[in-house]
Amino acid sequence: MIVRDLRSKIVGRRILGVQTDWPKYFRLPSSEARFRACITGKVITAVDRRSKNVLISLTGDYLLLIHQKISGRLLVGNWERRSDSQTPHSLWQPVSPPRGSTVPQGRFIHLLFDLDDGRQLGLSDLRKFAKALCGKREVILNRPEIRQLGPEPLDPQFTLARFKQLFAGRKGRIKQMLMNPKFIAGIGNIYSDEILYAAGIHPLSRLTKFQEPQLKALYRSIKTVLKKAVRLRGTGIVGGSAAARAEQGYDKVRMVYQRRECPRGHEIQRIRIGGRSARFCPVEQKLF
DNA sequence: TGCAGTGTTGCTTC
DNA sequence: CGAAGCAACACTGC
Repeated sequence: MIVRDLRSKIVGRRILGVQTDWPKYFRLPSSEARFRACITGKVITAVDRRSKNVLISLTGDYLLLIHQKISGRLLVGNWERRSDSQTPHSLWQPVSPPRGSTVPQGRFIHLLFDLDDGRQLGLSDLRKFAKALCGKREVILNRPEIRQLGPEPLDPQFTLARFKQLFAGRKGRIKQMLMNPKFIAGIGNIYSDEILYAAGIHPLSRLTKFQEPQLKALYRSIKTVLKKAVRLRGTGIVGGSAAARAEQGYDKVRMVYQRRECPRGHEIQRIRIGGRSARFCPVEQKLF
């Protein structure tokens, strides 16, 4: 769930309790009991985002950080313990809602926060890579995964001049740089492919070769692709059902990611860069 | 059927 | 220091 949706649903709510079937989520404090003690009874005062970290402000100057990683989705709804014993995906299943209302998505609920309005904040997370941290705001914000983050690409302060500065003295392939959160925050595999297609730049291009025209094209593409993605509420989860993906508008406008052909009919190529797969159009994306 | 592939980091090794 | 490789986990799709 997008942060702006989450904000409208959970700000002002008190957290009554925490349930999980995967205590490894709790990285700080690292024991389930201490995490529960840190969370319980506090009121949610704000929801923000830094890169892909969801930051939930709590009374008493505390912060709950949740990173959804690859397969996590934060949802608001109601879940109940499964009665069947055939241990499928998780211990919980969605409470069947009244006819006509929306079923909370997420078969893979592994973490639940009970809220004081009777609803729950649930983490659906097939691969269980997500993490949750609770602590004093200053402690959380000083952790390396937050402190070392690069600029937010949609921040108005992120100007072309600042973008150019990021290239100074750096080597490597552009695809890997775009996905490096210490370089720019919040660009993952899909959007890096889409940005590079929009800019007409080959993912293996070397940073040292970038001149003014490429820097400008890339900067503009970062802004336009990400703005469109936010407007269309993001992409669906990879591996999710087609129906679940269809609700995420960005799925309809992807140019290269998981497509056979680009919009001009050229066959998409796939290569591996730094352990990730990169999709691109070999005709329209030039190697620098 | 089996195995490559998967909105992401972060640790270890060289 | 940087880069590469891979682990965390479990399912989908070819």
